[in-house]
Amino acid sequence: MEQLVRKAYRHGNVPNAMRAAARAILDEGDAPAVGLREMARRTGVSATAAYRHFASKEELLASVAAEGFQELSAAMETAMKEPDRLLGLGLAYVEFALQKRGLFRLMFGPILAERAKYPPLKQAAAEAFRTFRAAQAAAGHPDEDEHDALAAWGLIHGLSSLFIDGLVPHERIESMAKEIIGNASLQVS
Amino acid sequence: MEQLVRKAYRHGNVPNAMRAAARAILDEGDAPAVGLREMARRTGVSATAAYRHFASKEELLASVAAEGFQELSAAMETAMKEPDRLLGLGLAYVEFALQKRGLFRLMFGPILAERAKYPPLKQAAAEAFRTFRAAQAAAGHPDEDEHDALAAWGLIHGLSSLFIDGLVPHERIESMAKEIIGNASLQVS
DNA sequence: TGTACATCAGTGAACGCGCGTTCACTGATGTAC
DNA sequence: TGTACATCAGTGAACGCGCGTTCACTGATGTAC
Repeated sequence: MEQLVRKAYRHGNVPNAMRAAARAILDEGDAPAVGLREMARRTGVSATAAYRHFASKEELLASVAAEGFQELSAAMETAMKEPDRLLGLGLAYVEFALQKRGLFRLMFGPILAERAKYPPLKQAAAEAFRTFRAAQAAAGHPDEDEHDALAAWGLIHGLSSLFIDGLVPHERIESMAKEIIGNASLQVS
Repeated sequence: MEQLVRKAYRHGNVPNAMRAAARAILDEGDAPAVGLREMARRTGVSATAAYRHFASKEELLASVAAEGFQELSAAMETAMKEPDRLLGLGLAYVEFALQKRGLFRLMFGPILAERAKYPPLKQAAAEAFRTFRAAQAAAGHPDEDEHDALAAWGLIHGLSSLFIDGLVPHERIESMAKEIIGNASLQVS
């Protein structure tokens, strides 16, 4: 009994718990400041506990971003099972951004100064891009060139950015995304 | 003579000087932190001088963002004089983002928590969007609907974001932008 | 033209804050015998 | 099975820092007479 009530000396899963805290902070409000001490506070652990698992705050955030790219890859792969594959891909991307916007900003924005410094992050990002290209190819555009791929990515990424930054009123987002991506996927290829 | 050498008691243009400093800091490195004290330091003025001209740091930054939207409007209007107007518009937008990326991030990103709180900023942003729509209309798409407009904006904005966030290698940016926007402007309309 | 005075731009000290990181430590766990 | 010990996850105090904002102030400028 007592053991259950008494706080465990070993937390047991500090890395994951802190990553989760980081994501919560990132999603919250619009303040882009994600502090190590704040993560620790939410995790219920001392401010310095993270240093047993990460070399620095930046390395921790890099691992969060890597996690994000893996989840984006997974979401895109799932979307490939939709009947209209390119539409599914686009909507999955937009949905990911809307539902995990703090994470999305960390992955793509300037919070992390040098993505290239962290190999796991670099790999996860590269894998996500590969998935994106593969999804496009499987959707019936096997010979399309780099320009078309970048155009599609730009459109989807741009819509996502405008949405999460509040530049399009909230009620209209879903129907607009569907219609735009549905039409665009026919035309941009 | 002495008057010229001696530091002027009145700076004379603190608001503009601090706005300029803010922009310099925003463009620098990738750190999204733009501090009031740092601006003051660069302006050569005490940390509290800004409070004679702005109610808060946020209000100062809002005025910088408003300035940004005015400049974006001007750039788009100039671009309308190009032969291929939609291509000109898109390239002007991308160029603006690349050359003033800190400013671009301030205008569109989460640094400024509530854009709506500052009427001058709100107005400048609305004016920029009006210019964008007018430019599209003048380029020969007078009856296009909202969806098409948002698609074009999304594409241009997305490419800009991917470029300034370093997701496309630097050498390829210019030629890619030209080709993509050139082709897309024919198809997305 | 000269003087008195209100205005207001700029100052420097001080406030309380949260930050990232270091350090020497404590104490639970797992392993070797 | 029991004991000795190495390992290593977590702690709390402390570091130096930059931040936004307030306050009472100083002193140059512009205006009224």
